[in-house]
Amino acid sequence: MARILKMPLETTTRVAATTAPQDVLAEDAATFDVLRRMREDILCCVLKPDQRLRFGELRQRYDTSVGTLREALSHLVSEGLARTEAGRGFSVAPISLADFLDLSELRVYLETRTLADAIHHGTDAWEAEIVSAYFLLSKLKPPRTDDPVAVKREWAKRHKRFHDSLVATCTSPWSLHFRSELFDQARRYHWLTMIHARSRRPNEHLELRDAVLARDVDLSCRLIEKHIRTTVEQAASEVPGLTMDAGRPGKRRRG
Amino acid sequence: MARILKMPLETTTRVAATTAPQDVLAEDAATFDVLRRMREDILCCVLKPDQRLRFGELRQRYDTSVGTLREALSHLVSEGLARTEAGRGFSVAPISLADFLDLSELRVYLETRTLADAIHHGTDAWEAEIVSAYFLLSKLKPPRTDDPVAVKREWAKRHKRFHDSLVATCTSPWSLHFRSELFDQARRYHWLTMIHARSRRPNEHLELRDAVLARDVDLSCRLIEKHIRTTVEQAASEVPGLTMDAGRPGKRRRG
DNA sequence: TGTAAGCGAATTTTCGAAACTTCCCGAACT
DNA sequence: AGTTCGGGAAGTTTCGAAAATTCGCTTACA
Repeated sequence: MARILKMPLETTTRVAATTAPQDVLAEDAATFDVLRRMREDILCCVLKPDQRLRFGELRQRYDTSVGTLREALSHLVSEGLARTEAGRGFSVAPISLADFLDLSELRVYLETRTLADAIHHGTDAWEAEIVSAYFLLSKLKPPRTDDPVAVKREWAKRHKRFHDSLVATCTSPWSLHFRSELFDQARRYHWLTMIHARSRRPNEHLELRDAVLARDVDLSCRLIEKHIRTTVEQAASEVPGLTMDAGRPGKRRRG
Repeated sequence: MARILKMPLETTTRVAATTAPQDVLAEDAATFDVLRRMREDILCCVLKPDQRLRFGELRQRYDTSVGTLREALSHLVSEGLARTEAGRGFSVAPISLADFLDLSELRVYLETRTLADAIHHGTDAWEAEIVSAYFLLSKLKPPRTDDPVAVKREWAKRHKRFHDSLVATCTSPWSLHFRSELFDQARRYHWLTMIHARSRRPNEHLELRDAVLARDVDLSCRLIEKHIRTTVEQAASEVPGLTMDAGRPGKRRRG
């Protein structure tokens, strides 16, 4: 059996976060709340790629001031979920197959790296959280095209929690930070895939869970790699309009 | 330790740089200027690690409003150069040896990955820029402790330009993005090392330049890896007070 | 008919002040 | 002596409006 390190319970979920980069703006009440809601709206394509983000509409939608919006938008820009051009305001970051391929390649490295390290430093509490997160995920079937949005959102939430639980004991704050950013980026494409999904996939999460709990580093890494690559292939073949170019109609010409 | 997985870089097909993540907030005039100046001040430890960033002082120093400052600070937080706690405002991100070790490990991967890809896609213009950047760097000797700050800053600027030129033709926008963020993080530690440097190092940049221009991927990667690790070792042994913990001295009273 | 300039509306950017929270210090009480 | 409570100051967060800029439409002209 795998060797279980005895650690104080306190260090279960929070991993040696000594000098970790700060993923989140801090629970700054209003700003943080707006940021979270906007991020979710971009990830779930309520705010569509390349869509212009005017302050007038945003102010109405999120019921807040321009200053607060500006701060949240500024944060989204550094996460790569929004863009800004001097004098032209903000817009949702574009998507493209090239982008998805690129970020997925990096994801393969970061997910395997963090997962291997997490398995190495796994604890009982870590295993328990994985079991719990998988249980919650498995209670919902992967959503289909005609499922209501609320169901899709809940599934996406549990899906994220499961994957986060796998790497929770990784000891590299920077790896976790970048992994998290890329995972969120990928969520946009996952959402599109979910919307248009025709094919069904076998339960890769169960395999992954068992491999991780068995502390099989090689198998776990191979599974997560395959998991990522399969998703890319599925998106490439089943999401209409996901082309190699940025999908941005260069210059608007009249007519 | 931490063996580098040799990945098929070719799989990153021709990625048009169209969908690159936006490193920069955009040349938003005021905000961007303040952001750049603050970042430089943090990198060069004018604003010291863990230092509290009060709006009163900042407003005076950068001659701008709270709103603008807030936006710049918010951006620095997502870059990992600042922190914020609800209701307690902002502060400069702490430093520690653990942090430097962690980010350097990731840097080794990202620098080698981007460098290998850049060499594969190198052009004449790319080579020319490397030659030019190296020339400018070599005109200044690595600064010593007693050199004026302006000299140190200029050297740091040229040093960054040289390293940026090496990877300029890399086709992976996300890899470049994260490489850039980590390079800036490392600059804080480089600055500290420069301040306290006792030992001198051989001219690693010349070796690196020649290996890259010779399109020798393996040698180039080995050299950049050694370059990074040597810097870490030098900082660990020569920078006083750079310990493994977060180095956060609980309470700080102004004096 | 095509091009360029000009004007008005819409939008973004910047700012200073009001509202709110936290922190510090002294006084009263156990 | 130590602890708790309260008042005041310092600092942060949020907001709406003023200033600056861009965009689209109309008009003038070759």
